[in-house]
Amino acid sequence: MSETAAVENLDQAAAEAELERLAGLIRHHDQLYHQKAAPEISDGDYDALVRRNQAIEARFPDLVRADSPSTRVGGPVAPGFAKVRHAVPMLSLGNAFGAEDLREFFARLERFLGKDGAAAQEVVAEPKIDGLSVSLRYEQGRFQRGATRGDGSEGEDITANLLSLDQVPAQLEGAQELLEVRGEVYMTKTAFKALNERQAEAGQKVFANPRNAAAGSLRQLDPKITAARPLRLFVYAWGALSGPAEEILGATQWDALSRLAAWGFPTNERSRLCGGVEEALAAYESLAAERAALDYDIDGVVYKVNRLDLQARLGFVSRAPRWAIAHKFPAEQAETTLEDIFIQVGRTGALTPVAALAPVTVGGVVVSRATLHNEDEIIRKDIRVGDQVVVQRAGDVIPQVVRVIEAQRPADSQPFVFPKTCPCDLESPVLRDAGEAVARCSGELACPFQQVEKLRHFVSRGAFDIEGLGEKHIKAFFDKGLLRSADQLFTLQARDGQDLPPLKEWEGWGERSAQNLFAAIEARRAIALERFIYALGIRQVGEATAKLLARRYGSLKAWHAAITAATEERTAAPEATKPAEVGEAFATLCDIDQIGLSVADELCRFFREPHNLAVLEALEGALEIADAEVPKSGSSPLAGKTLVFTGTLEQMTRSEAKARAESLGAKVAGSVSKRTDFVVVGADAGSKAAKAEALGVTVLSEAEWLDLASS
DNA sequence: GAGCCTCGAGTTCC
DNA sequence: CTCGAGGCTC
Repeated sequence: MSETAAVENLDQAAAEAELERLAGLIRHHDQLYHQKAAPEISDGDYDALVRRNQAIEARFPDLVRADSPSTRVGGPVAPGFAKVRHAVPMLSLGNAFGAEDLREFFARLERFLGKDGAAAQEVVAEPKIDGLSVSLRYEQGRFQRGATRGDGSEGEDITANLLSLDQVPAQLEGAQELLEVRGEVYMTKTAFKALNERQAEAGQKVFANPRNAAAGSLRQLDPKITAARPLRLFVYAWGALSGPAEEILGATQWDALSRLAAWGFPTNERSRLCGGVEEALAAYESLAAERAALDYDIDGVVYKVNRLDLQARLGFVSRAPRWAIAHKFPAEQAETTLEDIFIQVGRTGALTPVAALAPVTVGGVVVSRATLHNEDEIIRKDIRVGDQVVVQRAGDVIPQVVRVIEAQRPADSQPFVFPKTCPCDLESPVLRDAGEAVARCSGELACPFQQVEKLRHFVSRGAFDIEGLGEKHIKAFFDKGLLRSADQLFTLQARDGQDLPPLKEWEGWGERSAQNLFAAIEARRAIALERFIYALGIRQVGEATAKLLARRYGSLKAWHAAITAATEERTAAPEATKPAEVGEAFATLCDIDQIGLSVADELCRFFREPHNLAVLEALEGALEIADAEVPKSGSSPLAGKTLVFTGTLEQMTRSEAKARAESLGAKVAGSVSKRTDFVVVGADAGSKAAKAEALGVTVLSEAEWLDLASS
């Protein structure tokens, strides 16, 4: 592998090897530079290695290594913890807020699995510990690394701190090659009270609740402080394993828990095996009754389908498993005064009313604001300034106004009048489309609030992910005229000190923070196409749609050309209501699964605006936008094909079959047309099978389909 | 045409 | 996390 091999020519395997090589090289040079102050190569050569690494990672986001140098760039100087990419993402859970939701969950298992649905009714009920999720990685039975959950795919390396918990075994008895266990770190209520007393005596800050105390303790940069804090652990799940879960952990969740306990991990003794929804509800009631007496906080119960093979079949919906759900205890509520209602402007111009509340403690946190969503919500709940209101934290996180206590309403109170103009200086009129819930500022690109929000979106985590550039700084740069559009971000350093004093001389900035910011921006000149599209902030185009477009078109050039063509057609036919009436390019765009008329129109609207095109062009010139990995065709004979299922399938249900087909890169359609590649015919097939024959579409039996799917 | 499901866009506090 | 809207399925 040579230094010069073009990134575009790398295949998956070569890229993986190259990333490994670069990680080693960069680590080697980092050590020489930082620890021995004796670099072997020039800064320029070093930067070239780092940029090559970034370019490959941008092109193959799935291959980014846990120890990727890009997560450590500026490593030793950067404050805080190193980033760790989880080999298997740490997922979130769907929520059930009552018995009804829970019954629906059990019914869904039944629906999804068909004849095996009954077997899935056996679940493990585990107390949901209110702490911090962590992942512990063991190699050959030795504890190697511990990480926080972070955003689910990337957390922080807290190995040293976790080592200080005596409940974290350093060495396991049964030495698996690779075992990643997941659990919750928490602090007992007793220990929390004692800690707060000590803190108060020492004149240090006291914590609001055990969860915050645990979080604060775990995130100490000095592991000695963590060691002095009485943290505890419960283990309940796993991530990456060196072999099939069934072999390593057993056939069921229940077996897995006891296997984990046998290896020396603390598991919760209140977990119960339940034979169905009624037993699950009973487990919930009994935990709710026990809750106050427990020495640790729990915020609900988690139910998991017991059989691991069924878990695997159920799979995931976006980021939550279909085989588990959290049943939350009712949220704690509090009363307070609603002192004011103010209006916030989002990046799309949406005006959101926000309540300013007299600060009140809810669920251990002081709350002073809560979103009111929109005008209708205020009318529906008849919320007025000056009211006493009941607030709670939805899912124990986001504060919300539940209702008004009308008996305590001041005699002179007036209904809230939604503003007719944007709160920005331009006072643009507020528009609200018929049938729409949101009111929008009509100022569009001129509204300064929208511009700042667009920039914030551009640097946000899912987009360019530029660290150290928060709202405050963006607003300051914007107000001084330094940063008015996204492309100007990449000329910030070159323009530094030209018209204004250099950044390092600004208040709150220094040599290092300015350098760090410029480095963070430079590091993102190489970017994946999907992030780039998402960053543009086109309405209706979020992360999922951006990814879809990137994978569909592959390159920036192809995407740009396709949307340009569609835009021209749309501009010529603004009145058309059917994609086909607009033109071929536009119709092709609408043909993409998940893209309808409305999303296509937003893409065109963006491409019609000269200002957007100018920014787009400037960005394209300043950046290296990596081609997207087009779904590996050839790996499955079903990749890129369109399938239709008809009749009753014996081995799996319709939705299961659909999920399976899609995971192999196929598209599942509802009706047979000449563009259908295969029709899978189950028992009692009706007209679709006949139509397939008539059109000459290949017909597959269920067995043939399973064969194809597993090859 | 109705009902599901997914996605986008909004927000809070640490 | 929640809501509303868009898109797909039946």
